[in-house]
Amino acid sequence: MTDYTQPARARMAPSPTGHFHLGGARTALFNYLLACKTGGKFILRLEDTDLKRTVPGAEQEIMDSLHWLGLNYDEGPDVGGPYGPYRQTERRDIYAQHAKMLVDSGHAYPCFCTPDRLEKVRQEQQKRKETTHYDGTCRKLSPDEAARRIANGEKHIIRFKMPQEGATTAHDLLRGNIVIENKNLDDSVILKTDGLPTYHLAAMVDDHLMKITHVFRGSEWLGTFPLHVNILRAFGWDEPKWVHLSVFLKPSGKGKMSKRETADAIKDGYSIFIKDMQDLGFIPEGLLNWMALMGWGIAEGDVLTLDDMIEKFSLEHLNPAPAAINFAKLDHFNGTHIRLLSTEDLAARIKPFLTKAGCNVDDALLLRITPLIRERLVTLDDSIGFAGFFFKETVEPNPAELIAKGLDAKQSADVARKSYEILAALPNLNHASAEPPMRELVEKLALNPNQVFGIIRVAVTGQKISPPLFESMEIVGQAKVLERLKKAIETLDKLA
RNA sequence: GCCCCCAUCGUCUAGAGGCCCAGGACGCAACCCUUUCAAGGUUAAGACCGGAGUUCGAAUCUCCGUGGGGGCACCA
Repeated sequence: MTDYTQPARARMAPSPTGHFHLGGARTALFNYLLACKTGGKFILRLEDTDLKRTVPGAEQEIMDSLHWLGLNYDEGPDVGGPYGPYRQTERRDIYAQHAKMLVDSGHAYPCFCTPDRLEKVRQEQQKRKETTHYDGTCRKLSPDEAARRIANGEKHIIRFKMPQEGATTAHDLLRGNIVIENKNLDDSVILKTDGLPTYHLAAMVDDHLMKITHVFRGSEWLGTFPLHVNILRAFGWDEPKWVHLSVFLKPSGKGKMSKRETADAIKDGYSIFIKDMQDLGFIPEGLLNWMALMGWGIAEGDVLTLDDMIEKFSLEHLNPAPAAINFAKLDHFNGTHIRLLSTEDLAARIKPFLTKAGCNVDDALLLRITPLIRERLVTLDDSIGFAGFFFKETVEPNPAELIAKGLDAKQSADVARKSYEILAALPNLNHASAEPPMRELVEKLALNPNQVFGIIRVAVTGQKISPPLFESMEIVGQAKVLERLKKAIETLDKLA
């Protein structure tokens, strides 16, 4: 149905007003997938026309997150391109010029109403339980009078003149034709007192000038969709293909993520902000796979790399219904993609987390440890719990944990002592040399492996849960193993 | 209040009139493997929002309810 042979120009147009989040990332992903699939271009454009809401650093965070995710854009504020500038505040003359074109052609008009008056009008309409809308005062002004007031230096904005009769039909690739009675439409502001445009003007002008062929955006834009097509038509421009993506709901499925839920999520080790996800130890591959499948269905085989997604991507499989966020599924995809990484790659990604946790990481050592912990990791951050003890001189086991199930302190000390003798007698402690004699010991003492190995595990690693014991001991090294065992025996003796 | 969008297991979804007493994935439960924790393997439970149509036949089409979501700014 959709033609993927024509190179698409798809754009991601965020406003730098806060942290870059999941919804934005998924919008970027779908734009990126379409661009790649068609051999087209992916463009980043910063919609920074709201000076009051612009947050310092937000712009950089957007670009950093996009790069980190691997969603690299062909054109953008920092990389340039043939249709720049890609920052809307640097294009203000273009918008003023286009607003004037609309006024001249009778599709827009200057409005002198003050915010105070507009607020009063709104309140009265609410009181009468009417839909709030601009009352059209300045729409009725004659061009001459408007020109005179402007010449007088009166402050004004530009409003788009929406048709009042009939209906507007806008076409969305996922939802088909959307028909709205024009009487329900409002005369929106397109140019503000500060001379900057609102989204409605800026985005339409830029999409046209930048030759955008497909617009993927959140469904929160559906309300202003008819406005946008009317603006395009007023200019006499062709429309891009529109796709309004579903929104994400909080995990309960009730409403969008609020500040409250966002704060709760981070306590649980999750976030909706990409930067946080990175710090939490999620990897781009896992994150991308997870977000792609929220609102996009694949029949079977849902572990996907970015290349797989490009290959399988299709507009027909996008789902217009809102999707609840499911962090458990993110864990699954993240773990799965971690296991897909090469040892070298995974080690390199784990290193910063260990370093940050205070471990003095030796690369060669880390390379030996990585295969041991790989299948246990859900996030990179989990590596600290599994591998931290390898990088410590000494460990501090909880004395109670040194006592095996079914045994008392004295018996446990005895087991530890016998183990010590066996391990000390080995010319070279490694997995192959240590396991057979230790298994013999288990038999001889008529205990189960769990009991014996459990004591050694806690003594050597300092924790009840660890990577496989014999491999771990081999890496820790005979000297340290014996030293730690000796200390454990002393602890147990004191308890006995 | 008004406008718009949406509706399959708890969640994400496959399904485009007969291939469906509805398939996959996550989660959950059981079992296997096992030195812990994982990973892996096998099995189980679990859904077409309701009602009218259309049709020989509907999860799939139409209408009406209901439910959910989004929007109604000199924000995007």
